[in-house]
Amino acid sequence: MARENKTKYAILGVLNICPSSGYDIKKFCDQSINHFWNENYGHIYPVLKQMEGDGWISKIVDTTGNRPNKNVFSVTTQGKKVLQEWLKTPPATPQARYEFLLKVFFSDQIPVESILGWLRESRTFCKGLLYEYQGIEQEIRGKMEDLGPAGEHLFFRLATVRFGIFNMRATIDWCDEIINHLESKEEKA
Amino acid sequence: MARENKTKYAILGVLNICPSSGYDIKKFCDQSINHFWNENYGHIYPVLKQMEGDGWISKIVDTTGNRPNKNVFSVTTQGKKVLQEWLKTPPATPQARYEFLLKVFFSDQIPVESILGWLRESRTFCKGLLYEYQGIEQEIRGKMEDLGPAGEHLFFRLATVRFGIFNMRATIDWCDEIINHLESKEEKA
DNA sequence: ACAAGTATATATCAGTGTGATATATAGCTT
DNA sequence: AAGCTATATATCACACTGATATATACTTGT
Repeated sequence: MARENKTKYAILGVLNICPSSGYDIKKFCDQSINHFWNENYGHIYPVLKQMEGDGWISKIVDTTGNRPNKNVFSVTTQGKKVLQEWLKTPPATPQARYEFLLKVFFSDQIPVESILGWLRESRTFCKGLLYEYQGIEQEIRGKMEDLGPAGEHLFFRLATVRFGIFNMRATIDWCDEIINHLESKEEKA
Repeated sequence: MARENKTKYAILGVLNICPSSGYDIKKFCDQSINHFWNENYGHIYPVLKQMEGDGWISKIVDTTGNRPNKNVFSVTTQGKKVLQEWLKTPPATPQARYEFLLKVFFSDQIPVESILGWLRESRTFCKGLLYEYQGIEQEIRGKMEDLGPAGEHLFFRLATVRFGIFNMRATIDWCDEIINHLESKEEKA
């Protein structure tokens, strides 16, 4: 029933790097894996409770500091096993939901300028993301060179960024093809 | 609150091509836009009810035939306006959730063979999809040639298929890069 | 000094989307 | 007659989203 809860694994992965609170987890997601994964409080807190009940993670309440109490969670031995098992399993093919392709599909029902407008916008947006990813790539490559063999684990981070780059290039190329075609159609009219 | 209901627009788009029942809509989605959009009964039926209440679509009960009664829905004038408006609006950038990139990101914690296994599987899977899309592309291009100017509206269908092709090529190239790197690493070890 | 803004920290809720299951009829095959 | 597939609608538990509520503490400008 319903799809499998993937938030659990995302959280296990984050906690396995560093024991954290719900707030820390959210921050990590926003800063480090935001380009391909997203979590929100509305899911993080209930899932933390659930996983604690299942014995996958354990809580230590941090009362040091003057800030509000902090629930710091760590992965248990059992949780580590679950994470390893998930990592080894081939990923499920996700349910596709590309809103922009839905609009393209039905766009024979509106004037060409309408779709051309937002296609150009999308292309610019993708260009921006591409530059951003290329910046992150250079950053990681720099760190890897500095660290030598000790920095080899960074390859997997690099791999996720490389995907973003391949993906954005493809999308930009596609935009160019479609925009060019629609523009030549407009000229004729 | 929550994200916007996009099922409404998908259904409006389908009904605007041809008045249909919930069952027909599901069939259309599975057959024609499955590669970039997915709908299920659990959402189609309640949304149909809601849109009927809002005056976007109207129902005619089809009692002809021996089959169970069929509720056939058509888009009203108001519904057409809503659809046009949506089509003209730039699409929202979706929340990314790539499970496979999550696995890649955390894969420094497992043996290289584990990830190599499913990466090779994924590459094969993408190759299969690429061939499928290329088949559909040839089919559409054929129809467009046969129909001449009357087949121009098919360009938008072609565009969605072209996106699939660009996307799959990029993913395959990315797989090659990552697989090659990990294999050369394995040899050294 | 104090108001305003930002960061830390947790919790909850309405709503969207998923996948399975329930129900019932009709036609086709063997 | 039994078993399978297609037609047709409905419902439910659960996953995920985005906004909002609550409360404390640090920072920054005037």
